[in-house]
Amino acid sequence: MNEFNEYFKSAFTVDNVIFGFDEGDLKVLLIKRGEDPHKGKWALPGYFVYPNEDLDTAAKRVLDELTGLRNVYLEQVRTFGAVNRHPFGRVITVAYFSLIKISDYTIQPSSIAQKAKWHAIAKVKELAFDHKEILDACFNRLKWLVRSRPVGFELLPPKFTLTELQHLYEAILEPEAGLDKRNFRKKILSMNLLIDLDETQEGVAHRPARLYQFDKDKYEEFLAEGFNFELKESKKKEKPEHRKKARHSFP
Amino acid sequence: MNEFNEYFKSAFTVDNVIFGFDEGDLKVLLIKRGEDPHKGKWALPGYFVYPNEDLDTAAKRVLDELTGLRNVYLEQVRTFGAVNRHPFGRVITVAYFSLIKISDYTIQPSSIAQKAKWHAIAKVKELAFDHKEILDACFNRLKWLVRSRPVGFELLPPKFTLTELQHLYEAILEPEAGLDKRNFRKKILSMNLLIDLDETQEGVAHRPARLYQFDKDKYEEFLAEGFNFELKESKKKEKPEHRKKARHSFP
DNA sequence: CCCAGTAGTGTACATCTTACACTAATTACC
DNA sequence: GGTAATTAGTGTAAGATGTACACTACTGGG
Repeated sequence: MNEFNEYFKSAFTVDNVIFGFDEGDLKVLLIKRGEDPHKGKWALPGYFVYPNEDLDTAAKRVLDELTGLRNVYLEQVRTFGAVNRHPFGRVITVAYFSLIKISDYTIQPSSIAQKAKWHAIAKVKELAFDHKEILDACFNRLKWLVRSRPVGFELLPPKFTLTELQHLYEAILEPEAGLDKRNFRKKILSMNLLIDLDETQEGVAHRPARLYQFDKDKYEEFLAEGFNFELKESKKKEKPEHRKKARHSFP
Repeated sequence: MNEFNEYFKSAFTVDNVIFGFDEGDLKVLLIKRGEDPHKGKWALPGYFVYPNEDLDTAAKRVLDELTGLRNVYLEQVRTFGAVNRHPFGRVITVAYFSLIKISDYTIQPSSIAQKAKWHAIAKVKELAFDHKEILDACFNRLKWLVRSRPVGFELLPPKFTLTELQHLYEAILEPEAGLDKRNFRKKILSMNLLIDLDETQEGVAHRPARLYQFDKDKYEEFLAEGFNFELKESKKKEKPEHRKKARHSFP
């Protein structure tokens, strides 16, 4: 076994990309690093995995330790292992991501993190290590996820309006033209996933909107069956020539 | 930096899941391990990552060294890091997968691998380490991939018949009832991805089928645009009650 | 020449997608 | 109290796509 010893000299970490939705913006939770390397820079909440803990366990623990978030469902996205991504040596990191309702959680940064704060996705330009690349990869995963699962469940407060839900989809999918209001509502309502609460907004300076909540049971039924939750832009881009005849999905 | 030394004691490997299609069967390339642990067992071709090489590079190198396959496009799938998955210590493995035309490559097992052989997916029951779990994860990825990309490209010989292509799809998607021949052809042909070679099979004891090849340029155009290549079974299963009204895809 | 075996083809109906514009309810302000 | 501002809410028609379904066309072998 001696011949293998040279291989047992690397370290690995987990990095968590936590998405939230608030005030019409899609946000990501970042910490300000309190130790080197990259002390003082914004980074994803991530840290070393203990030798005796599984990856998923480590991701949860690290998230809790750095931000105080607990009981968050984390999903593995991809592993980043460029040779020089960490100045201390060979460090591979496994990226996890999650969606949460910002209002459900309170953030308590630890000593390693000077602060933890939600940042609007669009404004995040530079992060420590290769964390911007990791964030981008997770954002792409989210875009994919939103088409195959009713993500609103995880991101919106218990009661919400259809317009809020639509804004969420627009924030994630970033369609140039936004989504068509009537088509969006038709589609969402036809899925029978929403419960009409027969209540309306209060304190808004315009016609108040009806409030809805997700039907958790239906949601789980649908998840079990697996389904397709595609959303398309309200205004079609010009189709490239060859598309006019070509079809893009299979019977 | 001393405080971190305890973390730099793990190792990581890559494991490759290479799918091929041959004689109507979907196959996976396995090696018979020539060294401990699990000497003599079938396993995925995988090995340690060098300290100074990137993950993708390592996956390619390891595949080459163990099986003689080169110039294979490998895609990262997921990382497996259960604490006790390797008897020598903490070893995390990054799983890669690929699709190749079996006939395009010759296999040359190295000393580490006693042999390398294609195995029909359905018959693979037990593998070294947690490799069965890794294989299953990659197979799921393949099922997903087949719906979003014309994978026939990667798996079939340059000239093929529509029936062969259909069998490939059926092998991957494993629909209970097979796919409807007319609908399959209609769909495939309407994508303008195939070039009709105006040739037919020879030496078959029945009406010979036309031969086609993939149109590489069109394929790349389509890839760049991103498209949806869904296939459905020819016979619908009974719909669960709530589906009768609910729709499963979004406008 | 006929049998066995696979290749190849079209249509009608149902469902889903898309584009599109006006009325309704509320508050703020004058 | 009227009106302006602002967002909520609603339906329909045309086109594209998906699905079910059964027969004829070639070829080699006997």
